[in-house]
Amino acid sequence: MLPKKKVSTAVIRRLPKYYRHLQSLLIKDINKISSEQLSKVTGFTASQIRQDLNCFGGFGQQGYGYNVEHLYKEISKILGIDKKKYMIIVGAGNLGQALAKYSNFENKGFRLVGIFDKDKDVIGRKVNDLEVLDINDLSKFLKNNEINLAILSVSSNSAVDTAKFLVQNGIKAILNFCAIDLDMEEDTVVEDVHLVDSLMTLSYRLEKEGK
Amino acid sequence: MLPKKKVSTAVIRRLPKYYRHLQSLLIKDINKISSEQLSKVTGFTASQIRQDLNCFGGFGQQGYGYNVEHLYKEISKILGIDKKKYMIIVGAGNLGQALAKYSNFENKGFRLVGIFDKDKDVIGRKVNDLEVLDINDLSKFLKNNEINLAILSVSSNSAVDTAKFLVQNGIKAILNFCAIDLDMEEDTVVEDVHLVDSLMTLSYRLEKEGK
DNA sequence: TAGATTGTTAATCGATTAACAATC
DNA sequence: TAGATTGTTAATCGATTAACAATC
Repeated sequence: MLPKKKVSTAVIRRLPKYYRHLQSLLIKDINKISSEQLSKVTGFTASQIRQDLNCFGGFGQQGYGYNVEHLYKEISKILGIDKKKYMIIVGAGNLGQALAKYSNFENKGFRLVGIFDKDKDVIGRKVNDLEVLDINDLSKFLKNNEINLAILSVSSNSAVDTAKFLVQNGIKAILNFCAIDLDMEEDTVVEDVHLVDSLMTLSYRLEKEGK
Repeated sequence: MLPKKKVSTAVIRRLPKYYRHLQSLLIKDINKISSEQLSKVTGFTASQIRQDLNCFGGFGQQGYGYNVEHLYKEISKILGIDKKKYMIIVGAGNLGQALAKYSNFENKGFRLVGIFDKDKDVIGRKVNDLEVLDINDLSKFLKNNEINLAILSVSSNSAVDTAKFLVQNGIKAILNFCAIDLDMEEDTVVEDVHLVDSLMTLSYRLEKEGK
């Protein structure tokens, strides 16, 4: 199960896509798939798919292919989403509130259990069953609850300080929506969602590749 | 200016980060920077930075470094954000509305000029100065206005059809927030923001790298 | 068994890093 | 001029693709 040598980020980023397609196969009651067929739907080469999966173990059967349900479950284990993950949102502005209402998280094993802000006008407001809490109570909250992930959606200028504060209070994983780089300590993992960066990349590709 | 050979995606995705740091240098009135110094703040190696920039031309000066303002402007040209980009949001649910209110886009050269939905309850609602328009009027709107980019934030099950519709009506670049893969025609560029995928990657890294 | 398809090794390709000559 | 730092070529590293033996 545990990979012998460090698996590259490139591989990891493909896993959710496999997972997504396997899920839709499951729904369609398809219980067998070959790397060749998976290649067709994902756009990755069959060879790459087999290489990727074999970083974690032999999930297939020669001459047959992969059992969809088995592979699906194995990937969910690899991604660590077989156990529910508890998360909080820090920063209940427009984006934070929208993310709180975003139902896609919940049924993928990510359970939102808290949302925090420092703005007195926002604190106390109900967002999708959750009351926005005072960020001053966050420290206590984190002591009393086992939280795995934090979504950071505060303003850019308070992002670095807030991130530090989260880490000091035991948070080890941050999904960062702020347009700033958080260079954190070794044992903290950060995944960036830089919306403006994505738009810029898109803009480049529009001019160069498109047309 | 135009690169001789195709520049890799890896390079392109680093450009917004350079751009961001150069902007903050400009604000601090720093007008000179070496690849070595840029390496310190971005985390990329100095060698890589020089390689990246030289895909597009020699923007530096031997023995001196790079002029911050010049490099900043050149990168904005490369990214195509020296000219304002006009964009629309399709799908005015929670996420779509939050993105419409997200001010960071505007001052980076991305101007939101329309937001559309099919839901009668949402149509007509004001979101940040813009009235949510009926998606049935989108075709006409795109004929009368020069739109560069579309942000797709509809529900996953209508994503593919809506994307096709956008392309048929002349849209060439889509920022896709739907948890689905849009495999589009050659001349359309799509940038995916798969929030759940990011959470899954984070979950993996939390268990394997973190701690 | 014959056919299919994995798991895995080897070959290729591309991206990153190192080195240094060019030159400001 | 001497020192600094780019632009660029060469070396290395890592990731992808191809090939095929293993085996179901």
